[in-house]
Amino acid sequence: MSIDSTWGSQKKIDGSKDGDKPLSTIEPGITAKRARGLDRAFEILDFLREQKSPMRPNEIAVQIGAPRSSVYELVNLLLRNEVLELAGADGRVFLGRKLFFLGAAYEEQFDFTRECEAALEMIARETRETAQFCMLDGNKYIVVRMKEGARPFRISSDVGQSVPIPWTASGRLLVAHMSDQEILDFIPPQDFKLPSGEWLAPESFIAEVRGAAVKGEFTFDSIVDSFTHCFAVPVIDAERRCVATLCLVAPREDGLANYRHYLSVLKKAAGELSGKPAVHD
Amino acid sequence: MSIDSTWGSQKKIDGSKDGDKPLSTIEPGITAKRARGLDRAFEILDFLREQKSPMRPNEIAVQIGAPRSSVYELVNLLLRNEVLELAGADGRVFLGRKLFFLGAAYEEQFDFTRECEAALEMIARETRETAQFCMLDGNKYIVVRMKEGARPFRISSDVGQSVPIPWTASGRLLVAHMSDQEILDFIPPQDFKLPSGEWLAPESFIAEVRGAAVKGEFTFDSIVDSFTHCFAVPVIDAERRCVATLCLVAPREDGLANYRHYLSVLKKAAGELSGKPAVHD
DNA sequence: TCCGGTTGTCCATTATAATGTACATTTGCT
DNA sequence: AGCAAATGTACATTATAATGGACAACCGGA
Repeated sequence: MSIDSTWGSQKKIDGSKDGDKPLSTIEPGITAKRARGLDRAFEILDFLREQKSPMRPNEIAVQIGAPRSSVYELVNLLLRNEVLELAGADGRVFLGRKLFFLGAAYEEQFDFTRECEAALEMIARETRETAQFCMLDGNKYIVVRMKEGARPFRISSDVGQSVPIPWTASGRLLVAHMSDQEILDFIPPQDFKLPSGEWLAPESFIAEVRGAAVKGEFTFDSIVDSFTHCFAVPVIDAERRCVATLCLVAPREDGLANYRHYLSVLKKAAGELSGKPAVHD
Repeated sequence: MSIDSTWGSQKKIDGSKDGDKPLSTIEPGITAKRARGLDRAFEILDFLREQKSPMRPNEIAVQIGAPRSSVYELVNLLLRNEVLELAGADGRVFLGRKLFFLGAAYEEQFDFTRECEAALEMIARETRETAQFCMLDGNKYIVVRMKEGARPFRISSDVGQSVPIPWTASGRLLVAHMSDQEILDFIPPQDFKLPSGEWLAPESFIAEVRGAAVKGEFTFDSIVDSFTHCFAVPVIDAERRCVATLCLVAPREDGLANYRHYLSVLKKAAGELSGKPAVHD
């Protein structure tokens, strides 16, 4: 089987729009590399997702640091395919219908959604806290679904928002299948800088990852705010990899008071989900 | 303002995977055109959506009639971007997470979903029939959401399935903003061939389109099966264009017996949705 | 076992896509 | 109004992406 040799090697995710802007030249004498259309295209799409609002092609070009002419051409191509749509005034564009349809097809195939919703429902009912279903998007952490608890306070991250992996409890679980080196290559260095300004030592992070993998859980006082405690447990696929997490965000006193109960509820829900997120046929 | 001149002209949708396969040469002496990577990429994605199951790159190449080497390269690029994912055994690939996230972002921006769900709920409650929310996907008709009625019988089309526009009641409404010529250019000629094998005269179709636009409704005995009557009404956006339809699929006797009632329920729901499917900010 | 069909890999060739640049047009300020 | 900045368009250049093929590995029957 040749998958491992070639397919595997290509699976490496490049940090995309993090450090590899089209700098004219890194070393003098080396001509600047041309970006590939497809990569640029998805860079544009991701950028629009982050912005959450329609933008002009020119604006996009400037902000992602890509040549204007290239962006205009790509935007037109994407419009033709209904991957982008004219939205708002002034020729602003945003994500298009095609993406909605493709996303729906993905969801149907790996339909964790339904079960996921039920799991969050259950957790929220049993704990009255805010429950989330999280995954990796490239080298970031992302909240896929959320069920607000009885007293919803300001949550660190909204659904669909990309957040550095080290900032989150779930992050410890989501990279557990990687080797130390892979983890270091995978997470952009600047993501170890916490919102407080402090730097988290990568070794400490990795130690937490290993610990979390053994216990099948990770909890800590949130790094992002100063008043919540976060609980995360892994959702495991058929190949025993952590493909997602269920997590709970609770006020600190509350979280500590119900520590064992909350964890057991999470684990029960995760157990029901685990093994499911696989292909239908 | 330059939007109209250039952006407008580019908005034309090419019939994509319908008649423009990479034929080696149309006229002898004209070199075969190379397909653009981006177009091929979305051709692959659309193909996977239709198949609804993971496929091998080679298989994809053969079926969409694209060079193998090209497909392999694109598939690898898409895997790198998590637009495709390895799924199933043997290096089969399917739509990836990235698409799910992008689709979710689209949905959040134009969130007809919530209101749409409510509308379908209401229709299903009032009529006990199967209700659908439909749109155009390129030059095809597609069911976006569906709420099965009290006695769900075999529905013509599943959610997410592409169907020729002329086969559907909604199709009459969805192309109403186009000129006669635009309609003819837009709909692939072979789509006027009905499932029965008969051909629908394009002029008749256009006449029905115009009639439907005036009345703000279209109903007929289904072309796809022999026992249902279909009702469709337009959902109008801020620019007074039909961007979607609400429709009802009922057993024929039943549909005729409640004709006025069903239509009024549909129109009430569509009225509440109309104007909504616009950008948030 | 052998053999045809399928699948994945590799590479040279050349059509063309991504880019830089210059120009045109609009917008927002003063 | 008048100017600067922002935005859209057009085009030539060249790095490279899409392609066709040749090869190797694998599979499923006779």
